[in-house]
Amino acid sequence: TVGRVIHNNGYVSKEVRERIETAIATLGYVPNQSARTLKNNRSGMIGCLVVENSNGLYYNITDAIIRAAREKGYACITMESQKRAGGEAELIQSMIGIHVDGLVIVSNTRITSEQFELLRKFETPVVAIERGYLEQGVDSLLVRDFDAVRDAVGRMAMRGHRKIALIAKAPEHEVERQRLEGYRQALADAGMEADEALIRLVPDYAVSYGREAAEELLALPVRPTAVMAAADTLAAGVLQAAYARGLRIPKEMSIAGYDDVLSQSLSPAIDSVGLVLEGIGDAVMELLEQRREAPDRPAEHRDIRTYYAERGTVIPLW
Amino acid sequence: TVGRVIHNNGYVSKEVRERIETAIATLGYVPNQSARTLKNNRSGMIGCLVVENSNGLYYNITDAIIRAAREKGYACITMESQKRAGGEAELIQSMIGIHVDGLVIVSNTRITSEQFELLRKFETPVVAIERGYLEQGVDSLLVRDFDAVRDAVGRMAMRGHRKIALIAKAPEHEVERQRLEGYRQALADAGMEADEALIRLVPDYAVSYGREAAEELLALPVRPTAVMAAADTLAAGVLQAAYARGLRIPKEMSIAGYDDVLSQSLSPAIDSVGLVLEGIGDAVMELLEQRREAPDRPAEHRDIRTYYAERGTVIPLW
DNA sequence: CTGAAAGCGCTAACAC
DNA sequence: GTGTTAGCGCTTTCAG
Repeated sequence: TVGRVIHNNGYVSKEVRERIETAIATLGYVPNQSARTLKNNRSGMIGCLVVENSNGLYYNITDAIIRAAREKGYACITMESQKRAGGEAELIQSMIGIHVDGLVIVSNTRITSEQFELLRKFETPVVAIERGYLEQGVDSLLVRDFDAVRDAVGRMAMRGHRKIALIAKAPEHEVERQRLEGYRQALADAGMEADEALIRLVPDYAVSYGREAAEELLALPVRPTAVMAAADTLAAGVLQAAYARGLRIPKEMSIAGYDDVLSQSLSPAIDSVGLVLEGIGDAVMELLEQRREAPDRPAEHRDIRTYYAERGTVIPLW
Repeated sequence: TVGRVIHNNGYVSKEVRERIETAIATLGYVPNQSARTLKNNRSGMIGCLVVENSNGLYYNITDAIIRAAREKGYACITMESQKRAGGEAELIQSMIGIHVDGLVIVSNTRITSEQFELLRKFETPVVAIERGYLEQGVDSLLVRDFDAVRDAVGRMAMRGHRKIALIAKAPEHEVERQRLEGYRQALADAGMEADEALIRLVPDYAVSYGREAAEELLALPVRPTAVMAAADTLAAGVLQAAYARGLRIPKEMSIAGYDDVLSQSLSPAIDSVGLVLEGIGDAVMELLEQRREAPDRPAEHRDIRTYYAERGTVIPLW
């Protein structure tokens, strides 16, 4: 009978219902989630697998997921995979043991097909963000990095820039390749040829790499008039190098960043490409839901849209 | 018998043990965590209650906790309390329902004594970070903001600065009060009196507030020679104002920030006070453990140490 | 050394 | 309308 009032179904007389409700309140009764999970095969938890941070962006994404999940009554359980170590297998096992109702894989984790196999076996819906596991038939939310960089660099070209440098992470995953190719494409669009001397590929997104790359660029006999940084952290390094040299931005050099996570805080605040985070939490929940209902439908891939935040650091050359 | 091999206790013949182990591997058996929790009253989960972000710092803290928890075999379940709404009650109920083995409260949430009551009833160990709930007898990890700001401002005074401005968030919680008082104390230490015109209290940690405050300071008939910003975001705003005016940092004005989360990325990279995050995850786990073993011991309060990152933006006045 | 069984708290189906 | 009960998967104790 108590069950009936808690679940609000079945007939319970008003009087008894009230008596039970006051009892619940005074005793401070809280239902035991584990018992529920055991019974229902639904834990009310969403797993979130992220790579050990580097970029503040991932936090914003996890945030969005946590919030959307909560809205739908789910709690979020976050695990971090060490960037170098691997060890994803263990985390996935934990997630399965916890019986998460959905697993969100944020960014470049290295999940093997065995692990996807296991997840499938336990009927755990999975959504990948930023990195698609296409061959695994995993639903995903992907960023059109290629288009975003192409557009950003295109804006520079449109403003008359011809010597446009790129500072980006050396391609390791698809993301980085896309950004690099977007840059090349933008140049091609403008009928220019890429000058390899203006392309600086760095090992990581550390600010210091951006600074070093910029120092090299600024030391060139003919300096670039614009720099596209494939991450705000790299752009921050460029600004440091420029500041040290007394080079005024944007008057003496245009610049744009990527991620829009640091760019408003820099001096000056710079143009940057950002992800439209609004709605991504909901999209994730929606995909998980769909996958639960129809485990065998073909994988769905949605775009995470980008925006270009204009802050006046890409100016016409003339 | 299967149980015995999984838990590695009791006697099992070699042959049977092997047979079971291969079965586990080939079948892809993963123990059901909910059933375990139900039986053992230990969920293997740590709850993490954070306030909806503003400051990248909290992420670093959650990170540290997630990592330390994992190391001890715990998973972390993160919930965000909306900054304005309240709604902590519901989150705490969820945490209790999940049967978390410990709850970490990061920063300024508004937990009421009723909720602490409930947590106590369910014997959930609690640790508060950054904000202490002293009256509730909750273990905590606290930052000595007073000392840290006093020290930072003291460094400015020691370098001959007399007109030292402060930009800080208007006191709402203890943290902000401490930072403000640390500033006043440092001036007193140096035998100076605070000039209220040099103290700018802003409503929030937004970069724009820092910028506006700095613009006011720079417009004063006699400009400050040094600015202490009670957050890196505010310092970022100061740098923007300075950059717009062509004021060179640190040559024409010294500056230091707080949190050391943005400061390395700014132009120039600035001095900043940071938290020693190393070991805080372990400290949290240790306090939770202790509290579980001895629920009635008096509350323990530990310090989170701070460091001063010197990057050359506080220079001698002469 | 190994099998059997009770019971954790909840839900849903079934009896009254 | 309301009480009763089986069983989710695991652990642990007790028999064999």
